[in-house]
Amino acid sequence: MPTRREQARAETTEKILAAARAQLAEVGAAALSLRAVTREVGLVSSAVYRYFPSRDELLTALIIEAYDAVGAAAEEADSGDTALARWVSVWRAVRRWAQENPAPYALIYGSPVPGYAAPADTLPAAGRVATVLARIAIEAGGPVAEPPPAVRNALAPDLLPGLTADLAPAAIAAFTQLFGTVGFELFGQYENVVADRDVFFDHVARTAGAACGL
Amino acid sequence: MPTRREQARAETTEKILAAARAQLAEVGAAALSLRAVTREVGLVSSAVYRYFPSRDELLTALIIEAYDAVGAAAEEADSGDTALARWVSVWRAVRRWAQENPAPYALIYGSPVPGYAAPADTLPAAGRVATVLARIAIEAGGPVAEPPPAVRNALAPDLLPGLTADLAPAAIAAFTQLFGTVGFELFGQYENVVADRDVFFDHVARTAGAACGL
DNA sequence: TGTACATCAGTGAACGCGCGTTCACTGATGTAC
DNA sequence: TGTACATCAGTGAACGCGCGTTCACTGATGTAC
Repeated sequence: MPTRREQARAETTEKILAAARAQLAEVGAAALSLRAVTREVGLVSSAVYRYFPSRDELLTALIIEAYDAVGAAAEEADSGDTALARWVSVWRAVRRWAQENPAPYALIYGSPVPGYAAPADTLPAAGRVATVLARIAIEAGGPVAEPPPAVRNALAPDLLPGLTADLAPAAIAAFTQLFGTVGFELFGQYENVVADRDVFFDHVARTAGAACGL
Repeated sequence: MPTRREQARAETTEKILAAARAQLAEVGAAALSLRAVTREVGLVSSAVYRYFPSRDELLTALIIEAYDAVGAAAEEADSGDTALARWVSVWRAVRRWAQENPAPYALIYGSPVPGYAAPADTLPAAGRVATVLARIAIEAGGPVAEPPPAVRNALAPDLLPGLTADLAPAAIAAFTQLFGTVGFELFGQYENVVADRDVFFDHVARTAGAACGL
């Protein structure tokens, strides 16, 4: 059972993270300020150092949170009668999450924050969406265009059990296409180009799915 | 013939832009500081206002420069015996430009700079790469998988003369795939995923080209 | 060609602001006996 | 159950720094007559 201190610590940590999320949404990662965060929480600026040893550690916490949130959204959305239905559902969930959380999305899939180097802690959380997509394609086991021999060796080995060298290039290309499309839409590159974003997105999802044997 | 004043003005403007480019590469767009720029040029901080009315205008100039640079790189690379050769050459040129100019790349294709709204001035320059790619596909005129009827109406009309409703979705998806792949590589998402980036990139380029009828 | 005036690049001081981080401290909470 | 001590959250002042923008000014350059 947690002591009063432990409980208070957990609560304040959460308050700081909530304020940081709000800051992130308002001004972006590069301008995220510890002083503004503590001001919103009602603490004196130096107090944050009892919880996070530096601004970078706070950023890292936000990054892991974001990867976990989009990963969880993808995992939850993985349902449907056919592999293609599951696939499209996951794509849509990622897109919806990005639209509802543009600042965290930009934090993890946009340009890197200058002067900040992501520690290795973020890697496991970062892979969750890719894993969901790859698993659907693996389970479907449909036909995939055979990649040229050189390409089969271009990828890191043992990415995921069951992900064959035939399927992997298409899966990674699809994964890239997903975030490329979501990012382009979110960051304004489809302005005056794509009119009906929903329809176009679903089409891209299905086309990429087909390339992965769905 | 330019007066001494006009000449000096052009030279100083170029010096300011050069210093701004260096700043951008060092600290990123969000942290780009007018004072640091003028310091590097050897001017007093207020002098920059004789050349750019505000920090945002300077950013806009850098953005247009960047779009024009990558657009020019794409246009120059558009040569080869076959449509597919031209296509792959353009893809590679964009990737090379991004690798040599990561900060400008992030400025235009990364997360938007917080608090900065891109003015319409940037739109013509922004379309140059897409135009090069679309033109190659149009001239090739190869077979393209027919998109479902709903998708044919999902895009903005009159994107480019000759870009049919059949071809347009594949072209936009390819264009997205190009920048998605380049961005993922540049921003570290292929860490521990793609080993031989050159080979994988070319494969993606050819696959996207095939989808556009090359 | 020379003179009178207008233009405008660059100066330097100032305004008002914000930042991350350190440090000695107080006082509440927790723990060992 | 009570007491003595250790832990640690939060304070408030300070350090040293940087920022964008305004404004009255000087002095060189350009222009009209």
